[in-house]
This record gives sequence, structure tokens and C-alpha cells, in this order.
Amino acid sequence: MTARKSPKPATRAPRKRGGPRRADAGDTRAAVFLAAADAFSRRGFDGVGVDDIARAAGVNKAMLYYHFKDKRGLYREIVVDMLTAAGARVSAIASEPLPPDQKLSQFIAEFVRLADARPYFPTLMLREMAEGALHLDADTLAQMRTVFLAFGRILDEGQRSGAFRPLHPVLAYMTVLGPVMLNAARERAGAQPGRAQLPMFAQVPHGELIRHMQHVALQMLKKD
Amino acid sequence: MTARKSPKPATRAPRKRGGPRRADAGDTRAAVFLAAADAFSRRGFDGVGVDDIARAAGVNKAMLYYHFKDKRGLYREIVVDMLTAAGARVSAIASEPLPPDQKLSQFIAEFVRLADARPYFPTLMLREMAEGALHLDADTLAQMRTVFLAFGRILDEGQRSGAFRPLHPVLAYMTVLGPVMLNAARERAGAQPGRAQLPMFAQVPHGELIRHMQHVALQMLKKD
DNA sequence: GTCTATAAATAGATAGAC
DNA sequence: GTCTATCTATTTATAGAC
Repeated sequence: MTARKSPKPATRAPRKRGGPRRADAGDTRAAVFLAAADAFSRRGFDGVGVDDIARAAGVNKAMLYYHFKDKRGLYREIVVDMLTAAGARVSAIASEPLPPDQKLSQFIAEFVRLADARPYFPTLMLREMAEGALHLDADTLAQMRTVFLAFGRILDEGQRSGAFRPLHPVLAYMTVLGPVMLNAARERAGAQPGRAQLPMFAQVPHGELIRHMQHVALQMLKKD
Repeated sequence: MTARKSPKPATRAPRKRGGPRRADAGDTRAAVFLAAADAFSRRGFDGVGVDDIARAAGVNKAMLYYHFKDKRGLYREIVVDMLTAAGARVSAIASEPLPPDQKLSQFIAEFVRLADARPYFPTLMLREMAEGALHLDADTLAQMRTVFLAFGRILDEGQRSGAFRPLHPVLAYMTVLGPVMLNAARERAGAQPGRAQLPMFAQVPHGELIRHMQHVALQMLKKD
């Protein structure tokens, strides 16, 4: 076990009262966590200074070292938290009493929702992979494996029941997740000032993205 | 115009004779270029030191500053070279006298080949996007646009002729390129020692990837 | 828990000899 | 074109007061 009691990044405890807008107690930790996650996903581990994180979190730099071991420890917690959440939600879907094609659709929708709840997730993950996943320990890799295996089980079930055609699980996985991840990166580039009118940065509602990917996934696995 | 006479990263001039294995003349520049491209794609702009690059290239650090303005200038050249090559090849395909579905297949095959010739391409591009494409000037963005528009023309042609169903070009683009890019990142993570036997890092031959993506693309655009 | 000041290490960049 | 030595700025991390 590597994970500690990681803060729920989505839930922020209400402020006691305190000064103008100073983070207190558990809020400080969460603020640092979120600011770091966002920064890391945008500029990479080495591209972010602890000063940047502290400033973005509205917290003194020394507090960062009070709540986390060091920069790398903070980074690790973020990745672990991300993958733990993904593993849990996605495994749940794979185990639901639904036909494989609906599970697959749920899987896709859940993944996009996951990325909406943690906007740093896709780009941070993409970076980590490109880096050879060097920051990930065995524990964390196991979480990645969980997500993939959950997907594989859905595929397998569909193939056994004859609903899906045979297909390399890795290819299927890449096909389903690749566009979602790439789109997240695209949105980052398109969010830069002066980019809005470039055709390749046109906004695509995530609902549309979900429906499209569900369609693609089912088409991809359709027998013929 | 920002691009200078960038070295063909694939072609390395034969060594004159020189010392044991010291790079000479134009070779030095190319060696730095390639070492930097690889390093940047793996660890990001800020994750790579100029010392690292020099060492990997087998060149003295000062030579880096002799051949390139500075670290950022080197990085820019790499990105520009990448996108220029991609823009040229892909535009050529869009203009060939072929039916749209074959152009689309060619587009996909060419993109994978491009990534094989420049293994740093997908991950570097992914990083750059995640970073908001901050290092890219207007000139370079124009090259990205060229690639996208070439793809869009193929799509458009197919839709006009009734071969393809209507579909948001950005969604189609993400669907076609996302898996290729994500797979490149996946390969990086899987190449790490001790990862080979993990199921999600199973090797997938690029020929298979190409055929699969061609199938997916055509299915995605099939009417009905 | 929070802040200031600072130690210690690292990295980008250049001067100048050869 | 190539190398050594070095200057300077930045950055991680901590000591210690409050």
C-alpha cells in the first residue's frame, strides 16, 4: 500500500470562517492537491515549481512540505488517487447485471465523466505514459491493470455470448480511450487565447463525444 | 517563415573518417536534433537538461549552442520539422486521384508510418497539446491546420459523394488519430523493464494497428 | 499550522582557449 | 568546429521563529 488518506479532490470541506480567503486545516491539503494536479497535467512534473503550486493554491510553500513528503510524493498521490478512482468505478460497471454492449457504453460514459470530474486526469495520464510511467510503483500499475482487465472482461463476455466479434483487447482499448484522451489534450491547446476560431479546435460537447464513441465502439465490435 | 534548413532526422551523412565515434560537421547538428527529439518526447521540455541532450548526442554541450540558438529554439525546430513533414505528406494524399475511402486508408497508414519514422512524434505532440501548445507560433499552428484540413477535405469529399455519413470532422479526427497517439504512449510505458508481461502492454504490430484503424474509420463513416 | 529566510543543488547559457 | 571552466539564475528543500 502506497496510498494514504488522500483528499477527495472534488469535495472541499466548508470553511470554518477564518481570514479573507485563507485555506484552513484539511482544506489546505486539498487546495495543494488540486492546484498541483492541474499544474502537473498542464506543464509536466518538471515544468512545475513548488512555488507555482503554492501560489496557485494560495498557500505558503512550506505548507506543501508540511502536508506532503516532497514534490514527488505529492505527484504520486495524485496519480494513485486518479487510478484508484478509475479502477473502482470501472470495475463496478463490469460487474453490473447488464448485457455486454450496454456495459461497454457505460464504460465509455463513465470514463468521460471521470475525466470531467478530474480535468487533469487525461493529460496527466498521457504524460505519465509518454514518460514510461516512471513515477508509478507496482501498486499503482496494478490499478491501471484493474481498469484494463475490467474492460477486457466486458469484451470477453460479449465475445463468448456471440455479441461481439473477436478483437485484440489492446486494440479495442486504444480505440475507445484514445479519442477521449486526445480530445482532452486538444481542448487544452484550443483553450489558449486566439485559438477558438481555428477549425481543429472547435468545441465538441462531451455528450456528443460520449454518444459518438459509444457508436464507434459498437460498430468496431459488430460481427459481419 | 520560422523553419531553417532543418536536418533530415532520418538521413545521417556518412562519417568522413574522424575519431572513434565523434560526430562531425552536419552530423553533429543532426545528432543533437535527434537526441533532443527523443529526450523531449520522453521527459518533456523541462524534464530534459541540455547536458542530457549533449551527452545522449555524444557532443559537447557548447556545440548545442553553436548549432542552435538555445534550448527552446532547438525544441521549436523539432516541432516545426515534425509538423511540416506531416503536413506535406498528408496533403499529398488528400490530393491524389483516389476514392475517398481509399484516401482515408492511406491517410491512416501514412500517419502511422510517419510515427514510425519519427518515434518521438506522437508523444512529443501529445505533450505539446497538453501544455496548451504554448511553444507553437502561428506558423507552426498553420502546419497543424494543414493536416487537419487535409483530413477534412477527404471527409467532405466522401460525404458529398454519398460514400460517408455526415460526422463532425473533429470527432472523426480524434477517433482516427487518438488510438495511434495513445498507443505510442502505451508503448513507452510498456518498454520499461518488467512491464512486458502485463496484459495491457502486450505488443501490437503496427501493421495490425493500421488495418484495425482503417476498419474502424470506414465503419465509423458507413451510412445507416 | 503558518511564515521568513536561507542553505544546497542544479541547470541554462557564455567566454575564451585551442 | 570543439572543448573547459565558469557565471548566474532558478529551484528543491529545510531550519527555526511565531
